[in-house]
Amino acid sequence: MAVHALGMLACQGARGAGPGLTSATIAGSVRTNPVVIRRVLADLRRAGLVTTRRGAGGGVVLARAPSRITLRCVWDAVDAGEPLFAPHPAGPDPGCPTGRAVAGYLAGLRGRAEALVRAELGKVTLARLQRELSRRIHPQGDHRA
Amino acid sequence: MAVHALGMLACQGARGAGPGLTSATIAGSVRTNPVVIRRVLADLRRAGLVTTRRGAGGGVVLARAPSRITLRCVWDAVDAGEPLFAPHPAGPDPGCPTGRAVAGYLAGLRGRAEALVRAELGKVTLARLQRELSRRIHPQGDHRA
DNA sequence: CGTTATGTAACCGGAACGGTTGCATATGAC
DNA sequence: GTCATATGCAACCGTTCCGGTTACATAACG
Repeated sequence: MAVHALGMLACQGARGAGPGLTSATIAGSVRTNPVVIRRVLADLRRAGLVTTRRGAGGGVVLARAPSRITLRCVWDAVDAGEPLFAPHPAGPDPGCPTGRAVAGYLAGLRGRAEALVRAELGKVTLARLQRELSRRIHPQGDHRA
Repeated sequence: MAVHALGMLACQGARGAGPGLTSATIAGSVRTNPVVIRRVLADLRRAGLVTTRRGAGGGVVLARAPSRITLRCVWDAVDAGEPLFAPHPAGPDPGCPTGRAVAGYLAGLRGRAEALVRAELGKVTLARLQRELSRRIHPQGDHRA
C-alpha cells in the first residue's frame, strides 16, 4: 500500500507547495479505507519521505525528489525492522548446545538474507518506479518519445 | 524450528535404519510441544527430506545425505510459497491504470527478491550447517583436528 | 498384549492486521 | 467568524494466523 501511494504521488508529480493527493483519493485506487492509508502515510511521514498538510486544499506530497527515495527507505519506514524469518519466541533450551548454535547461525544467515533484499529494494528509486509505471500504462509510443 | 530439528538430525548423524530422534527429544531442545514439532516434520516428510518411523524405537531420520539438503529445500517445504511481501488482498481499483501498474511492477520485484533469498538459502547445505554448528559448539580445538 | 511413538483432528488463547467510527485539530474559502 | 475540508489519532470489531494443548487412532517392537 505504501508503494502504491508513493507511486501515485510520483506520477502526480506535485512537490513542496502543490495541492497533493488526499488520503481519500489514494484509498479509492487501493480500494481500502482512507484511515488505513493515513496510517501508512504516518509511517512515511515519520521517516521523512512525505509531508502532509491538514485542512481544506491539503493532502500529501513527496518530501524529497523522487530520485532520492528508494523502496528500501519505504521498507524500513513501514516494516520497521521486522525480521525476514523469526526465531521461536521462547528461544532454545539454554542447556542444549546444538540449540544455541542453531539460533546463532540463523541470526547471521538472516542478516545476510535481509541485506540482499534491502540492496535489491535500494536499486529502485521512485523516479525509476515512475518510469516503469508509465511504461506499463502507455505500452506503445514510448519508443517514439 | 525446522532448521533446528534438521540441525539436530544432521549432528546426530543417523540415517536410513538408525533409531533417529523422537519428536519429544527435539521438542525439548526447541522448548515447545512435541505435536508442534510433528507438524513441522510432516511438512519435511511430504517434501522428502526426512523419513519417520512409528512405534517403539521409532523416530525421525534424514532421508538424504546432509550434503544434498539445502535450507532452500526447507524454506520451500515449510513456507510453501508464501510471498515475501503480499499485495493488498482486495487488489487495486481495476479502473485505475496507476494501481494496476504498481501491482504488476511489485509482482516482478517480489519475484526478483525471493530469488535472491532462495539463492542465498540454497548455498547452505545441512552438511555445511553441521560444520558451522560444531565450530560454534567447540570454539577452540577445531584448528587442531 | 502392552509400551512406545507418530499422525491427525479439534479446540483454545493471544497477536497482528485491515476496517470502521468518532472526535480533535488545522486550514482555506466565504 | 463560520463552515466545509482534510489530516491525526484513539478505540473497537472481526478475521486470520500460529503456537500450545488434549484426545484419539495407528503402527511397530518386545
